Amino acid sequence: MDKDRLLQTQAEPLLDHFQKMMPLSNTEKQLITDLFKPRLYRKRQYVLQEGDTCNQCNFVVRGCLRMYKLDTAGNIHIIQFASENWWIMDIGSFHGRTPSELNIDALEDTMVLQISHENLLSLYLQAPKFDRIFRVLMENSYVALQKRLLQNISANAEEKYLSFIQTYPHLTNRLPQTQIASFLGITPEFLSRLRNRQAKPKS
Amino acid sequence: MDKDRLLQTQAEPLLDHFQKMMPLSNTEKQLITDLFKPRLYRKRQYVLQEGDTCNQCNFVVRGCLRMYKLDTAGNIHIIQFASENWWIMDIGSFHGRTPSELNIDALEDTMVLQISHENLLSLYLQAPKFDRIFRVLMENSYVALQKRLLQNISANAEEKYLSFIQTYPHLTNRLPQTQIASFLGITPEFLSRLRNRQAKPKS
DNA sequence: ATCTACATCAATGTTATTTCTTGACGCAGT
DNA sequence: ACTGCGTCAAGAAATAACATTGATGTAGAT
Repeated sequence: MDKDRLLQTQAEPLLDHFQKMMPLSNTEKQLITDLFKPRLYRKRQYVLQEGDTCNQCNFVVRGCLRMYKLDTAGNIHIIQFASENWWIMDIGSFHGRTPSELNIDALEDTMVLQISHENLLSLYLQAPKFDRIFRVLMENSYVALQKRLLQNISANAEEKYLSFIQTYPHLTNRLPQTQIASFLGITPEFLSRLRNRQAKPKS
Repeated sequence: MDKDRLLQTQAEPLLDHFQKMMPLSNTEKQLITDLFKPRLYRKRQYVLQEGDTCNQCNFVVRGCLRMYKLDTAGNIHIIQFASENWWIMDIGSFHGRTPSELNIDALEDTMVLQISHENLLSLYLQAPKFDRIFRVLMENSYVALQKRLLQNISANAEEKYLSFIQTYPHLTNRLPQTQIASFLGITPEFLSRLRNRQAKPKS
């Protein structure tokens, strides 16, 4: 009884998240509570490592994760951040059941709710409503990704940065600039200079 | 050819370790080189997390790991440190194939050679000599553990600390005192006072 | 009742690590 | 030659981790 309440409480942010999209029955809530497991990752800890198959779909409750690709020279290129109420996983690896080329790790101590591939399939079977919910989530992600791509191929560093602080105001002062630079695809030094330029509107 | 040499080099400390106990044939060396994989853990990174089943048997090449238990109040109790040439794993979880109640994480950037449960079984089949080697290792560990238990139930804080610096002189100045205190089961503050007392032999 | 062996909490000092900024310089494209 | 970026190295600044100390408390031994 108490234990159920505790789990329910842990899953709360996720239930809220879903219910902003669509009302849930008690059975559905219970399913979510049962199938998503809370897990804590500490700063720098890997959630997914290149070469492993992504087997968990992660919803961030608090903290912040990043997903990145290591190039052959060892440089990291950040694909996505995920802070509160974001989803993160390697979708290709997760659904294709193939080894991932990406890494996910924690920029802060982070608590996620995660569901395994197996349990997600089981969720779809037991509650087809989630087919729809996850379809909508996918659409949103797709749009965000397309926007990011567009930015990336068309904008210069300053524009990218301005767009970043508009899109992710809550991350701008929360993350080290190194990370933001890596997300934007510029050097931290150059980002530092960009910001200075802004501070002093050209004299 | 080059690649083989490189792997051989990486496995070197482990081969040495075994050969101090018993000579190895080339076939056996090759087996070890093949079945033990090098892996780097960064400071604070988990090697094993409570709830997961321990699937790797780890030999520390350089760096330092710790194994600990979290109590219900969230205090950590360090069971074991493992620096160069030590083994670390949750033996119960590893052999029983059950979820672990323990955590293992890195106190320093640490390089290990690890063999999976599956590959260890395969090693025993292919080279029964390792049955004996690991039996001896187990015996040594058992003795060390028993000694630690004895210390723990019979000695006071000062005695425990003195015994620690005698048994692990190389760790005494290498690890933060917080960690040593947690290993000894006393508070860092009290350890600090103990050390001060020693410095000034009572006036 | 008091002494010893420890604990807890809070404040402060010390050291190490991480992050940011700046300067000097290079290079490719307008 | 100028603009938009990059690289490398050095230092400054911010933050986090660790150690020490004082005040105060408690349980058990004497």
